Amino acid sequence: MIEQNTEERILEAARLVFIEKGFDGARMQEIADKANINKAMLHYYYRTKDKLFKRVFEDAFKSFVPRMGTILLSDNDILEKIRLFISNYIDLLIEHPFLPLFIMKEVSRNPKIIENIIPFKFSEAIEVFQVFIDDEFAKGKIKKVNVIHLIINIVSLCIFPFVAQPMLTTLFDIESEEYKLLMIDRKNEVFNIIKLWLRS
Amino acid sequence: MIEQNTEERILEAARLVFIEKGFDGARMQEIADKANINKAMLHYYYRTKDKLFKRVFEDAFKSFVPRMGTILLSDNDILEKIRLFISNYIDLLIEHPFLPLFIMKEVSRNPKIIENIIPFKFSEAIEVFQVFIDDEFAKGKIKKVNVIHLIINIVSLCIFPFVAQPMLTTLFDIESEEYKLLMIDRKNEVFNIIKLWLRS
DNA sequence: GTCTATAAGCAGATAGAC
DNA sequence: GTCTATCTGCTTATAGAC
Repeated sequence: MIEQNTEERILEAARLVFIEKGFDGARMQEIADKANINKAMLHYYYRTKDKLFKRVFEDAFKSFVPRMGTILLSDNDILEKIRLFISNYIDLLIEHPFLPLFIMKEVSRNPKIIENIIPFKFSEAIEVFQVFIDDEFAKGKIKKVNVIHLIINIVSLCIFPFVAQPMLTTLFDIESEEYKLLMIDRKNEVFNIIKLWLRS
Repeated sequence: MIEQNTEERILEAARLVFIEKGFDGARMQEIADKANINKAMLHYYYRTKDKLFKRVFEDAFKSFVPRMGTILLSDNDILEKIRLFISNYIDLLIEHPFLPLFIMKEVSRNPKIIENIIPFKFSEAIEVFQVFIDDEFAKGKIKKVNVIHLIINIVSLCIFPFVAQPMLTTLFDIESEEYKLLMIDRKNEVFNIIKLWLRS
């Protein structure tokens, strides 16, 4: 482990504990232990459990809802954009497999938590994307689709296997390493499914 | 509300509170209030929070992991089986939209919780299903697919929109009634996507 | 900045009267 | 079976010495 100052150590420990246990299940004592300090120090640096949690959640959320902009603005056609998105996103999730369930849990517990985090007007970005989709339809590259269904389909296929990982590995009786290989497979699988649908 | 005896009222109240808040977030006091009794009665009927929770979870899990058997044993061909599964499953989820996230949360908190609930050897059922899939492939009805990918794809498309509902309604800025209509749409959408993939 | 000790409040569980 | 009162332990948070 690289040397870190106390504040960074606390944040790193808080990330681990909050993402694994959620706000309700997390204990300040456990965070303190992981950071090799005592509880008093947590409050010295972050005042309350709630403030420390908000900091962790915001960082997590910003890394989780990816910059659609990057994809929208690239020069590729629609299918190549989608292919890149899926591949990058699944790579991100393989690195942080418990992030999605954490976000889902906490937004469900308190939907208002994301109100002031979203970096731009998301629904406007959606409309821009819909125009682009319609444009590609006009060029005959894909069939006519509703952008909301398109997004839901892509993220469902990418994210759900990670949200359900603890359940699916038990039901299918496979190890976590083998499951990871399945996820790598899915980069092609998912793109193929979306491509076939868009071209039908 | 129909008249119920105390034990049933407690169980009903516990379902509401546990499914909304999860084990860590649930309070015995809130369950008691919802059941119109005091905390002492909860312990009289169910001894501990843990036992009451286990009862709620088991019921929920059994209603959530649907009887694959029903589909396997029906006389329909593969695509009709899948169509029925998707349609019935999304109907179930529209009725109980918060069930999936509850299950995912709790299995993640304690994976062992499902060990003694699964009603049959799930992995054996998977193998039977794989044989059936291979059979349909041999008849030229569908392309060759891995049964695990097939199942993951179907359940991802069905379940994820409900797990992510609190987040997606905020991001897309749509009401819960409108979202419900989207979910009804999906019964055809999802089947269509799977069908196109299997026939490619 | 870092520590020990402790306050204050809450949640699960039980005792015991009726 | 049902209630009130209470115990016990845990959790967040703070006071105050160094």
